[in-house]
Amino acid sequence: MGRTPPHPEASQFDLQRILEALVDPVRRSIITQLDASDEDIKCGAFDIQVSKSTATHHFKVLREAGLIRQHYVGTSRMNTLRRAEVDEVFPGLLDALTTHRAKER
Amino acid sequence: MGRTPPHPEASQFDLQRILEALVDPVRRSIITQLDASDEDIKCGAFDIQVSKSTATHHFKVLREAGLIRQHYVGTSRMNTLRRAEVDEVFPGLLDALTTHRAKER
DNA sequence: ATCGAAGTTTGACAGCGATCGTACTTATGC
DNA sequence: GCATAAGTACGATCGCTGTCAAACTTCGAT
Repeated sequence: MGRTPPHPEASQFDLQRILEALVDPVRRSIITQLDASDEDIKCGAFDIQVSKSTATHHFKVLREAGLIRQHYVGTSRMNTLRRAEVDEVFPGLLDALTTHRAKER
Repeated sequence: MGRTPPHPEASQFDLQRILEALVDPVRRSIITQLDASDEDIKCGAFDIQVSKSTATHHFKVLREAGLIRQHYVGTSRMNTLRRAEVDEVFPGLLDALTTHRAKER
């Protein structure tokens, strides 16, 4: 294992894929938590109520859609929001979801 | 039949509902076609490759999410995009989907 | 009054995806 | 080396949703 998993380039971002990733509340919560943090967050440190195997699945979906970047630090996998790249391809999309009004709804 | 179906008010818009509506390609196509048109479009006039009953289902999902408004004109049901209202509650969301770059992806 | 056009409703079906437990892998620390 | 911690991989379920056909409703036109 251990190696860096595959990430799509920004030029390959697909709207359908990204929306499918964002429609799940757990995944959207992950995005929101990343957006609110100044630092990378390791998989186990998120506030989500699902099992580890389910969490792995969600991170994979987010990564393959291009929304997050993952790299290993020891046995932990760190997650970064690919804000700038997503914003460039789909301007306004993440803002619409991370706005206060959006989070309350 | 004939009467105007129920529509949620803008104050009741729910992000989860709206994303679930927008994640389907057929429904997103309906939104895109409405956005590109200056006038209301009747259900039968959309360029979508699904049966009538499936189309009815999609319009219902869009309407109940608050994305479109529907009213009868004769036997036809006219559809309007609730642009301003959606923009006010979730600014940038529809723009992100109706942009040229988004449509090409 | 009849017919056709436009949608709706209902029921059925198929496929996908979120979920979990279990077993496995990899790295760190003692 | 061994135990533990952090994730991953693999099946198996199970519910949801997109799809359609068929029967029905409503309105408009003839």
